[in-house]
Amino acid sequence: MPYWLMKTEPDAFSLQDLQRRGQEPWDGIRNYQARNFLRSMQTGDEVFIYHSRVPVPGIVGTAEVVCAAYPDPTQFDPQSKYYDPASHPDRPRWDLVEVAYRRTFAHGIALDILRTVPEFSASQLIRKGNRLSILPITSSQWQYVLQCAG
DNA sequence: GCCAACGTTGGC
DNA sequence: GCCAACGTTGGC
Repeated sequence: MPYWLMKTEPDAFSLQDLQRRGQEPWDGIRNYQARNFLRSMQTGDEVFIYHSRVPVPGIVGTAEVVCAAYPDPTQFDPQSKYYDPASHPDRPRWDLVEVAYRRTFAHGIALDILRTVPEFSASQLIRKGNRLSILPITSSQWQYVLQCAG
């Protein structure tokens, strides 16, 4: 599966922040389904960046996986808000991937729009109560959004 | 800021 | 193994 969507709250870390940094370890994922998706990501996979908890949630741009999954160091750091005392270094529970900034869409694609698009009708993204922060994207979904984004 | 929906935890 | 309680996510 070469396409993914990753959510972020721009108040905490935005696509613009990623653009400034160039590349970033996507840490803090603490959900097993999302972690399993992380583990199946490969270098070169393409990623939609989605802004949540904003007035108009939606897809705002793209990134690329530049480093495959490895153990998220924040799980072992007692100072981190992502610290997981139940995880042990010999058997890490949580992973991260590193992503690099690729582009910012001239026109973001709002969740409201995605709800009306047949390509997304089966996507977990538009399901009520969906809390999955990383999810797979089909090639037709990827192409649809790129076309809309201009 | 509210709260529905969901995942996780822990008592039993 | 059930399920109530709790914490978190994320649209609104």
